[in-house]
Amino acid sequence: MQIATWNVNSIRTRLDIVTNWLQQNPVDVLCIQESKATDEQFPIAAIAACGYHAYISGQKSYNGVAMFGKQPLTDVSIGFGGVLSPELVGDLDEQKRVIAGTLDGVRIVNLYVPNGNTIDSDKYVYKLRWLELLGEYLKTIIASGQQSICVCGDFNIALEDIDIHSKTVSLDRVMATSAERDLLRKSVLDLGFQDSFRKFTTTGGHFSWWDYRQQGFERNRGWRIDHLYLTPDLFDRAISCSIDIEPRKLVQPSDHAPVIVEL
Amino acid sequence: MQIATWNVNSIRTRLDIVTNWLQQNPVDVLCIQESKATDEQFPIAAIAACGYHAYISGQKSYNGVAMFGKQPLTDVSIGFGGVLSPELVGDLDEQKRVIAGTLDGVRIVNLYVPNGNTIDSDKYVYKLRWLELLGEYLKTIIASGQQSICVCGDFNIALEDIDIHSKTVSLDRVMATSAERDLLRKSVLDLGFQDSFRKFTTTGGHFSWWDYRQQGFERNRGWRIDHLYLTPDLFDRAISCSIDIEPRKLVQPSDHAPVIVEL
DNA sequence: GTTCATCTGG
DNA sequence: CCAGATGAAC
Repeated sequence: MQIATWNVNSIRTRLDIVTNWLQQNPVDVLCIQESKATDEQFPIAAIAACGYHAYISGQKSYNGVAMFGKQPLTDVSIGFGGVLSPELVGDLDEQKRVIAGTLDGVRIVNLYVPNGNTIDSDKYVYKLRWLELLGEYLKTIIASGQQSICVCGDFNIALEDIDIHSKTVSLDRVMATSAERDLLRKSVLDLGFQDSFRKFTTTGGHFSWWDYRQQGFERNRGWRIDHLYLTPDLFDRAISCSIDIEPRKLVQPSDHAPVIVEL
Repeated sequence: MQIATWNVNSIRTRLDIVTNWLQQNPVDVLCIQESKATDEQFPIAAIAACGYHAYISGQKSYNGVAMFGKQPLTDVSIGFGGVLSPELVGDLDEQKRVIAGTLDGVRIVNLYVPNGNTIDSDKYVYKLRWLELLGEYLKTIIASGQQSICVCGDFNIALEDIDIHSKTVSLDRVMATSAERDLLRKSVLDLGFQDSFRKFTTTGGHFSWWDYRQQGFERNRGWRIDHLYLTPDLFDRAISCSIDIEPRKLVQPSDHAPVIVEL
């Protein structure tokens, strides 16, 4: 089974790139983030036309997540509220950042972790609160008896220093702060999840996002912030995990590249 | 000698369409309106690359006129102020709507007449004031001894009813009011200029502008508002005058088609 | 309907 | 640097 995650930065703008990629890379499930489309605007028909069932959670302009399955997904659940009580969720489902579905006994959780803007901003506080709740969300899924889980998406966090192009990048910059890394460890890794990419590649210099600005991609000034985390059974099963930088080379690309795990 | 006029509705957005057209239609002079670019933003290099000298008068966002010459133009003059005193011009050069240059003894005046919005608006008053001053401008050029003059551009006026797709179009709509038509006659035709298009075509159903909305072009709901007016000597010399609707059929076209006169 | 400026967000 | 929303202009 192949599962991919890709922040497409607008599904409408990137529709051709995404459908072409799916034709070349017929993964079983593609998890996308930043669809930037309401459910009405989402090009379901075009996704269906290339052989995928689409499950979407959109909002106007910002955020938005979706899952495309070659086979139907079951038990599709939207938001933290699909699992947690409204009291616990509070305002953290207002932005559409969470969708989950099951294929062949594998629970796939697709996340668009808040960016956080700058560490002195409200958005950074929101990101930390969101990551805290993510832990509760995943614990609840595990507690429900679900064994095989893939938690993937755009985490907007570089877990380790080698996931950043340069050691000179300030470590109190968003996506690199210890507060974010510690919360990612506490909310995901400490529950038993492992980073599938690191089963196969232990070196640095592998990135999934490059800033549009200052020719970040051409200069390979990237960050590895798109991850696929697996429960131990799936981590053992994993055959490969790789980043496909080809779509990042196209004209009008997303700033992110897709990451694919094969189980 | 071939002279063309074309409201391109943003030279930057239409750059490929315009340069392709120039390659197919190597007119001696192309007069454009609504360049919608400052002089800094104007793609002079791309125009030079297809063999044309560019003379520009731009402003930010709106209006803007330019002339492209296969040979250099001489005595290039910008605005009414190139000919009239500042006291006479007043505020009517704030918007960049006038540029002129000479080729082979022919004075070519390129105009972007104000649209006028609605007849109850300040913009309509501005349009009438502007047309009034245009008369003074042309009289001064004639008085200077210039004999052969081509006054062309987007006039935003349908001179006759047959220049509008439908007789049911209200004649108190901007571009069709008798106030505008009378001023156009007084400021241009009464000075001896003649509409070159009408030397060759006396029937209706020939248009140079179609509204983007309601599939105006597909339904041929057009207006002939882009004109080339000639002094008697040039009118006699004129061999042809035609509207090229081909570029209006392309994707992302200007809402105007080029009009070409051959002398 | 289309373009442009400005704004927000990344 | 890129994307979407909004508002103005045509």
